[in-house]
Amino acid sequence: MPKTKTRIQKKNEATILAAGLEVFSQYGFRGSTLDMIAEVAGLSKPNLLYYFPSKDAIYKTLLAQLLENWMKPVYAIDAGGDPVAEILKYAKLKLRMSQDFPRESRLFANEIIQGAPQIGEVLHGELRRAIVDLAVVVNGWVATGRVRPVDPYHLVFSIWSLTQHYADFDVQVRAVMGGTDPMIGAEQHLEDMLRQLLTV
Amino acid sequence: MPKTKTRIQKKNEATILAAGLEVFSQYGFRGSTLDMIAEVAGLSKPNLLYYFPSKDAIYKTLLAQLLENWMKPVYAIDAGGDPVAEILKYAKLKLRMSQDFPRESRLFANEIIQGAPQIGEVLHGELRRAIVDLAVVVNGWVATGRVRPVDPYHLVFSIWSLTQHYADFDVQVRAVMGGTDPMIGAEQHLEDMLRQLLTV
DNA sequence: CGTTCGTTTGACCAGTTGGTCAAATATAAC
DNA sequence: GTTATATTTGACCAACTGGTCAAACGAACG
Repeated sequence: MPKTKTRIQKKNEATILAAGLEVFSQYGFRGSTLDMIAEVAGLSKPNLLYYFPSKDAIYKTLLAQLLENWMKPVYAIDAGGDPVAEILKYAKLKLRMSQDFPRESRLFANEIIQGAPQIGEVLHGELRRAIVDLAVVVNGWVATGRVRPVDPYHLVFSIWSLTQHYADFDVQVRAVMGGTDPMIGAEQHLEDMLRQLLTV
Repeated sequence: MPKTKTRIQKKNEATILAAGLEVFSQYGFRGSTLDMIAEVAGLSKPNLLYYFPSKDAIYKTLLAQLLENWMKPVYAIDAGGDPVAEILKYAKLKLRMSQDFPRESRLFANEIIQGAPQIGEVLHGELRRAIVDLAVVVNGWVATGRVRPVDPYHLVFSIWSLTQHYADFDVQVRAVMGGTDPMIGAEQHLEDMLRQLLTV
């Protein structure tokens, strides 16, 4: 029988994960400390370690949650749908995720920049398989002339890089744009770019 | 009169900066230690601090060097040249910089993700001015019908994000592409994307 | 009210961290 | 070769780090 969690447990674990996300996403794993996370969470350090066995465990829990949500949109692409519409749907979803969960995006960025010590296997495994499958679909669209000839891998990188850029480089984007809200024009530009790239 | 540096000074300072770049670019400022840098440099920790007054000084020196090289290509854009050719020239230069100096790109990424504590002012100052000027040029091209209507800021973000993606997310890119060298198709895709986006 | 069990914390520990310093060792100058 | 100067390092320090633990606290339940 699975241990039933008390409401205090549920609340505090959530608080700790939120604090961990805040700190890890800014400073990476090595640059973050339990004291910082405890401070943000409003709990004492030993109390943190009452709910999670180690700093590592907090980090790994966050990454696992992240990857789950990260993968879902890829699988939602419908090979039978309209090519441009499907790609646009995926790209816009990704953009919205960057808007709504910038900390998760930065956590991921930190992990990758460090060489993906924790999620390297997922990248080579599940993620790679998903994108290889997607590439087959896109190549099919290309072969039947439904989209312009385009490299599926670099198409995906274009979408990933631009959408994540708004989250990861938020400070730079806002500095360059001054007072203008970046997200207002972002979706329009993304759609325009992909339509031009894909429409025959 | 400026103190003349001995050859040992020049050599060791260069060695330390190279080691610092290696370490800082992977772990960020907080996640890096003088011991790690000393190890990579093949020098003792006190010896590091003989050439640089502090960890902070090494980091700041690296960022200053980086920003100098980072800004140059922007100024090289010729408002009088052919619009598409000028943008392509800039984008390809950026791509080549990501290929040749991935550590510099990751160092920059780490600094921005952390909220740009060191270079925030440069972003709001010199960088912003340069991109505002560029935006005027691009808007001119749009107004005279020489390129498709495009938001200059988001155009720049597209170029920055994609080119830096190949450096910063190198591990992910290679994992997804398997054995294929990412850089082979990257330039072709970048050119194709920008031509489609800009050509009237 | 008292027992039980989940929760919280102060004190503590060993290893790491950025940085100092005096002494030892190279190198260069005369 | 001797002196002056530049370089290198072992030993050290205070603050920080991840983690432990026994004791204290709190709420629920009979």
